[in-house]
Amino acid sequence: MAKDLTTRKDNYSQWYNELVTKADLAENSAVRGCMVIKPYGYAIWESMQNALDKMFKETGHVNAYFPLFIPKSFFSREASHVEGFAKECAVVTHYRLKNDPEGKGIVVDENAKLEEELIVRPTSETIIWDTYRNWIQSYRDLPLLINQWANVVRWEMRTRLFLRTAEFLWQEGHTAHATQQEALAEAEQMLRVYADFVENWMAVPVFRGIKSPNERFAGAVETFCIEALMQDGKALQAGTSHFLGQNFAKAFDVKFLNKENKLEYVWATSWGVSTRLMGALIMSHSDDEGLVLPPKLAPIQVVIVPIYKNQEQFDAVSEKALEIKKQLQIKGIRVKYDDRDTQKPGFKFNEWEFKGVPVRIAIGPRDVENDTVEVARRDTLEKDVLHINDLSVKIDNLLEKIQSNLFQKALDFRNENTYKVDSWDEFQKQIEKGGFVMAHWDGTSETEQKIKEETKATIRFIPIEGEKEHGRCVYSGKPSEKYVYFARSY
RNA sequence: CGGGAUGUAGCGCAGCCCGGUAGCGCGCUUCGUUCGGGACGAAGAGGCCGCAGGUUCAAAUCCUGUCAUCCCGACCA
Repeated sequence: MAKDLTTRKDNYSQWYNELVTKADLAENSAVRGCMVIKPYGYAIWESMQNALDKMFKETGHVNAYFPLFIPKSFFSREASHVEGFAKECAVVTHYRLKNDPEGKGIVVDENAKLEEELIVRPTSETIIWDTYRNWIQSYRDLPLLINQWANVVRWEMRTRLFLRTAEFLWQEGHTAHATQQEALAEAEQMLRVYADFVENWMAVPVFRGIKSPNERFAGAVETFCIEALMQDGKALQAGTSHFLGQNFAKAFDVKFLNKENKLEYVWATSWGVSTRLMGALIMSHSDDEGLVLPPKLAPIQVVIVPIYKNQEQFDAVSEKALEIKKQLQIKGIRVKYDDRDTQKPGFKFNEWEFKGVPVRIAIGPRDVENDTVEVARRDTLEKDVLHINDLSVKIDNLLEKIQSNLFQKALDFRNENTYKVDSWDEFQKQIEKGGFVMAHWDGTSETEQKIKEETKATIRFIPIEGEKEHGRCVYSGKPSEKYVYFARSY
């Protein structure tokens, strides 16, 4: 087997290459850390969008769109918010270019300086709450349940493809409520929606929890999160849902008259997931043969590869293949018939494996004769010869099986890599091995900070429910009431 | 912004120490033979050696500067 490993730097970069390329326009730092999403990668994102969007709508949300540019002054209205984002904002200062008088190409026209600079949104709380002020007067205007699909820019010091790019695609939900209780319920509901999506569509198991104050969103009262474990033992924050209290309502003066005719500040939530989820997908399931996509999100669920030596055989095989394709499509399965005559079957097998297509059907002259097909599954790489009777039902079942197998595999991996420790010594050893480490924590930021400094591990989340278990902080020895989950993370 | 490494064909790299006008693998093009797991042979196409300056008869190679990328830190809903 002449497997070409020479064009492969490492697995991740090769897997990524099927989906994205790094933006390589950089003559300076302007496009640093941006990515070009290729059609196949974008198709996966669209699958995710569609599934999520449906879930948002089922929970009563609607979509809207707000501006990309945010006046600088908006940011300073909420103190902790500005502090959290100030260091990573792209700022628009001018609105016009001109020809360089010295003939050195195009330069910024200094006369076109903006009175007030515009910030390219790193997140939209400020501009949305500035808008909400005008939309909300009465309790009858509430709740306001809005989601936005958008791109945002965060000028990170260090970028990483998918996981931390300077520009990324995401959705951000921003809701306004009459009561604290209702807003909290909303934040918790959206966390459940995220967990549902990531587990049932992406086949990636997640823990649900709340963030420690250190890791909390800038401007939030409480941050709920889902955390996944990647195959290399690092944790990844896959989605967050924030209870914002009345912080933004106060900052943007959003009040409403309640039923008792009293003026009150509105309660808020925001929640988001991003193209980072594609990173989570890749890093959870992929293997040495390339990507492995869960059937529910795979742009192509089944690929049919014909095998033939001459035109006559091709015609016979094609007839069969197209028949099967039609059958599968009636079942609602996304099928591609790869009838390219420019590539050989072996090449196609490898190519589709690399792209992570869950099921491959190969049909050759032998199969035409026997009314059979060869069915290969991507997750286990097993091959089987099946009779074409009820093939669409068999394939449909197989897709479901692959979906649940991927989840189970990932869940087993996470369970095998989640440990409970009760001493500092154990903690340090276990963190080195990767995975989640459950330990008692005294609840102080100082301890969390020290643990981070000494082990690079952070508190990924504090479990929401779960019985109280009295113990002693693994670092300080002070009393603790709950195990919290530590890990090294992306 | 600190420490380290790198920048040569679409991709992955060698060449640099010791200066003499650029090479390998994959991919690409054509023809032939192949086609049930990345085919083989033959013939081809493709390079401001990141950018700018310096040293030299001569620079991918030496020197200076600069830009960018990657890794480790710092930073990071």
